[in-house]
Amino acid sequence: MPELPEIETTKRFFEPILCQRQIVKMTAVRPEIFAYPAAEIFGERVQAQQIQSLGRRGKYLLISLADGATLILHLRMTGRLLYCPSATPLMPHTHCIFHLDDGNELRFSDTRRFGRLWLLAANEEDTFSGAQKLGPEPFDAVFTANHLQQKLGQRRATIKSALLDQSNLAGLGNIYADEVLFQTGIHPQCPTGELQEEQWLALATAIQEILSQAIEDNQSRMQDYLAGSSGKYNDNQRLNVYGREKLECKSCGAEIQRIQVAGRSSFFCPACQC
DNA sequence: TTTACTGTTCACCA
DNA sequence: GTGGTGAACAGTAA
Repeated sequence: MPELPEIETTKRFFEPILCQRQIVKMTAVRPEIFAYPAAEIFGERVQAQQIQSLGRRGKYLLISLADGATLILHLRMTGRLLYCPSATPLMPHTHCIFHLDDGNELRFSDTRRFGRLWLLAANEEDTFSGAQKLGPEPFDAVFTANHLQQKLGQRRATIKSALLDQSNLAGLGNIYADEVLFQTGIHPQCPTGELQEEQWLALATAIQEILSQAIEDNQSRMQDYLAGSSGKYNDNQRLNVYGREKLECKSCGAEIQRIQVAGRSSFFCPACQC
């Protein structure tokens, strides 16, 4: 569900709210979502810690604590955070509650329970969360068309699976991968080895454009979602191809098709993308 | 009742 | 080693 833009928006929304707040106590409603360390130790280590800053790496949200520890959160498919007064009734599927020193709570809820939390002590190497395997951030200086071409230009994998592989590039998921391929006119099943230099250039540009546009669009719509007043944040209106099977291509009018690539639904325009 | 699902990891096979 | 497929995780909704 959440890809890079949604995590970035979450980070920006919670940053001013959570910074300098102290975690008075943590309640682990469902211990199995704590990937490392176990829930009980996790709770002991975050207790009485002040939140220093928020960060993001790919689809991971990072919360830095005063003792140098980092709380890492991955929302996976259906995870969400909620900040609310402690008297607010619990949403269904609330698995973890951070009680804060301002009388509010930061709650993690996740219908499908795929989301995970990790806590790394200061200077502890992250061999747990998978974040160390991530490729460059799309907005990092090292992320360029040349980077993509060097890394993927000699491979046989389909471009769709390559874009979803977080070790090539961090943060792209199924929805925005389809949007990027639509904007660049590249078929999702095109082998990466067949792409021309100008296509790599177009891809790198489209990735940055589409992700930054999505972050901008999210700013307003996600406020309600994150504040708990809206159950959904998806707005498929702004998507050009994802989820539009059998509808007209917004560019040429042809019928959008849906196929499976890399085990995922992939939407594309057979006329615009080859 | 059945099927699909926006993330990730792993086993298995070509 | 590369890369595709399917399963698993668990719950909901169409």
